[in-house]
Amino acid sequence: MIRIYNTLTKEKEEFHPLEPGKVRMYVCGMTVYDFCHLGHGRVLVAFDVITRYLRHRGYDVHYVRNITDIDDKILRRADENGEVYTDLTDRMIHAMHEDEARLAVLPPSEEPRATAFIDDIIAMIQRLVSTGHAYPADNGDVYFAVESFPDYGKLSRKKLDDLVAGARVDVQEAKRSPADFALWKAAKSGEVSWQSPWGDGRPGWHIECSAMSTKCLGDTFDIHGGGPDLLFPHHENEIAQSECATGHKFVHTWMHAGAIRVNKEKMSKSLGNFFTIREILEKYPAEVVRYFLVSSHYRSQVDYSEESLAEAGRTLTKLYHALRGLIPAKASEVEETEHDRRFEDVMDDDFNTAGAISVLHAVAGEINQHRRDGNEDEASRAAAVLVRLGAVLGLLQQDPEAFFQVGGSEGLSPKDIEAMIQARADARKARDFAEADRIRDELLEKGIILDDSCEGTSWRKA
RNA sequence: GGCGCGGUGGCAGAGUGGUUAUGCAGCGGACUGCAACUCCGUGUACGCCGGUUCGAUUCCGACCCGCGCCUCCA
Repeated sequence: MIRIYNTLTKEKEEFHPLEPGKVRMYVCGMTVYDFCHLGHGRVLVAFDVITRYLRHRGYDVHYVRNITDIDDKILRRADENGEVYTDLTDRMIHAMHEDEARLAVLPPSEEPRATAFIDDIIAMIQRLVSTGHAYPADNGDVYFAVESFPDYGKLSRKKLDDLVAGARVDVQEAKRSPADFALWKAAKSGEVSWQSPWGDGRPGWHIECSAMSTKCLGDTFDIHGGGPDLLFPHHENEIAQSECATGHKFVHTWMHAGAIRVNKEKMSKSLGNFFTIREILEKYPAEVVRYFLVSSHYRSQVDYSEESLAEAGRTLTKLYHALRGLIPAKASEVEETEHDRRFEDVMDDDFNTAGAISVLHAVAGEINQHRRDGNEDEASRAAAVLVRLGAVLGLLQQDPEAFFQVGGSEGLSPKDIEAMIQARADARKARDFAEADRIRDELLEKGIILDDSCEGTSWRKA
C-alpha cells in the first residue's frame, strides 16, 4: 500500500486513485524564458522517480507536465533580447528537453503548451464570469473574485484577511479586492495577443494550468505536483479557478518538492543564487547529479554544494564497481528477492528514495561478496536485481565502462591509455616495479586511476 | 506579525517507544610487488528543559536555533 504525504491535508494518506489501476497526475512545468536550474531539476527528477515507481507498482500512469510559453517574463526577456517571443520559448524548450534527457528524466505522457489551449482558457474564464466568480474590470483585465470562493486558502492555510492586511499583494484600482488575481490581461499596444470576449489580450499566470489539467485529465484527478514556491499563490489559485469553474473537487493529492538551497538560502531566480543544470553538468556527470538529487527525500530541503556532488560521485562509483565486468542475468529470470521487497517497503512510504538507495548498497555488497567467493552465477543474478531496482530510480542503467570512462582523459585517448596499461603490465611481468609505478603515476596525474584484478587492469576517471 | 517545516554520530542522510539504517571520510586487519578496487572489523548519534511511560531520539508541552511561504520564483 502506497502512502503519500498530501499537502492539502498535511498528512500521509493511503493512495487510492480515483480509477483503480490508473493514476492521473499533473505537474507544473517550466515557464520557458531561461535555462532550467537545479531547482527545476529536482522537481523533474522527483516526479520522474514517482512516475517510475507508480508504474513499477503496476499503475497505468498518465503524466501531464505543462509548458507555460506565454507570460510577462517571457515577453520581457524576448523584448530585452530583441527577438520574437516564440524564438525564445522554442529555444528554451529545446534546452529543457536536452537537460531532461541528460538527467535520464523520461518524457511525460503529455506536454501541453499554454498557447495551444487559448480557447479552453477563454472558455473557462467565461464560465467563471458567468457564474459570478470573475469580473471584467475597467482596465480591460478580467479578475478572479477571491471572496466568491469560501475555500480560498485551504491549501496554503492562509486567511484572506491576513493576505489583504499584508498588503504585499499588488494593489490595483481595478480590482474589487486586493487579493483578486488576473485571469486575462488586456494587451498593451504591440504585444502578442489573442481575441477574447473582453478584448485582445493574453491569459494570466494561473489559469493556463487549470485549463490544461482539466482538459487533459478531467475535472478531478489524482495527483498535482510542483515546486515548493508554487504552493502559494499558484496552486491556491488553481484550486479556486478550477473548483469554481467545474463545481467539482480539483485534485485529490497535492505534492510539493523541497527547495534546493545554496549556503542555507533557497536557490531562486529572485536571489540570483542559482546554478543552471547545464552549468552543473559541465562539472559533474549527469548521473551523479541525479544520484545527488535522489539520495535525499523529495520533500526535504537539500543543500547544493561541490562537496555533496563529489561525494555522490564517489558513492555512485562504488555501485558501478560492483557491476563492472559482470554480465547481469536477465532481470525477468531472477525472481523477487528480499531486497525487492525491502525496496518496495521503503518506497511505498511516500517515495523514500534515501531508504531505497540503502537497499541498492546492500545488493552491491552482496554482489561483491559473491564475486570474492568466485560465485559468478550468484553475482550476476544479484547484479540483475541491482540494475532492475536502479531502473526504478533512473540509476545504474549505463554500461559501467561508459560511466567510468566518460569523456576519456585530456590529451589521452582510450587507445593511449590501453597502450600505457600494456606497457605497465609488461614492466610488472619483468618485475620492473619502478617503471610500472611510474606509468601508473603518470596516468594518475592525467586523471586516470587504475584498478588491477585477476582478469587484468581497468581504468577510470578520477 | 500570520502559517508551515526542521534540528540525528566528523559530514551527508533514513528511521524507530525497548533490538544494525545507509553512504562518504577516519582507524585496524585481509588481499596486493606497492597501491587502487573489494572484503572483514571499528563509533554508547539523536538541539535544550520538563512531562507521559517499566522504558523516549521516537509521544506531549515549553524553550532555543535554522529554514520556507505570506510578492515573480520549481
